[in-house]
Amino acid sequence: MERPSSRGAGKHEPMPRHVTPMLATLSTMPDRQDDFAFEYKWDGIRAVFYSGPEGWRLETRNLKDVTVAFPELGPLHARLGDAGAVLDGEVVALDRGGEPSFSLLQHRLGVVDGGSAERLSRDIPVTYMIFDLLYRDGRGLMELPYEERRRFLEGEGLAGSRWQTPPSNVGEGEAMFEAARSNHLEGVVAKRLGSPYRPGERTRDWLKVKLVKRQEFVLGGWVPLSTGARGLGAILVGYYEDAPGVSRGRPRLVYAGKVGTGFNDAERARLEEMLERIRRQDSPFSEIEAVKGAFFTEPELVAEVEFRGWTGTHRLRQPSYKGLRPDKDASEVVLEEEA
DNA sequence: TTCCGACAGTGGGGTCGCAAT
DNA sequence: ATTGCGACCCCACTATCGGAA
Repeated sequence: MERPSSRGAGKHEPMPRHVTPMLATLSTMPDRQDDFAFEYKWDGIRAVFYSGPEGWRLETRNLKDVTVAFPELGPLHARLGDAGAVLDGEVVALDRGGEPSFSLLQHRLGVVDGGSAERLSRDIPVTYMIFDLLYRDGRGLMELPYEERRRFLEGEGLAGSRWQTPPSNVGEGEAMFEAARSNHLEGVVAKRLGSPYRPGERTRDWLKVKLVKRQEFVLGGWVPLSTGARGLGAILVGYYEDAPGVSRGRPRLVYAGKVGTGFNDAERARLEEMLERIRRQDSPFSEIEAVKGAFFTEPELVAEVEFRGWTGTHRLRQPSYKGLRPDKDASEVVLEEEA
């Protein structure tokens, strides 16, 4: 097995105590795909794994120690040995269908402040998806180009029941993206060949290309800015759905969540003015929503919204406003089919 | 001069624990 | 017992400002 330390008698560097992960810039698919290696983007928690003679540690993007929440990664320390290693990757929780589920993973984090890790680790299995090797056997690797770090990482042969080294393919962006779509992953990350690991930086050497959903929603109200200042902070949106049971012909407006980004100050003011004109007392949504501080409106306006999926409680995940759709009739806004 | 990248600040959805109600 | 809040996690986006081009 090839190890970084096998490259001659390098001087010994101490293992870094903390590494703030390198970040990716949101992008569309890069034009020159041959300049990049493509990996899957995992919907989980970014985590750096430190392994040394004293034991192991797992830290989040903000250097928070989450070791106690993921006891099943202990054997990875044994697997790496005492020589010292720093890995970068993503902790992912898999649902019953074997697909990554961020909402499941969220339950695990509560363990950090003192909870039952044992019960949770049985109920919600996680896998550490390892995609970079930053330090090994007394040698820092962050200055090395991507391909070399990747070669060393693959040389470690890290594939177990609780950790994996997912694939990296040079120049296969579109194929990877379509594979991500069919496997219900978040998208892909393009990593520029030849680029070093720049801790804490968000550059265009790493590009995340995400699968997005986009459709129209009916505006049914808004909430003001939370900062006390007057002004619209977010809009409440929903869609029409036939009422269950025999009482057909009377669609109900199903609440889908709030959208609080995507508009600039001018659009923010314009929306507030338009909504103020059609204000009404009661909620137009079928369920009584406990949205505190909300103003409600007649369900007349239609907005285009981009989002990344639905949460466990059927709310829009990561929604952003793309503009009004005056050409659309609010009463015709229904949930669109999954792609 | 203009443009771009980093940063702060706004917003979304969620979990948990704990203090205030 | 319930509610609200902060601290975490994932994030999208706008506004601003200083340095690079």
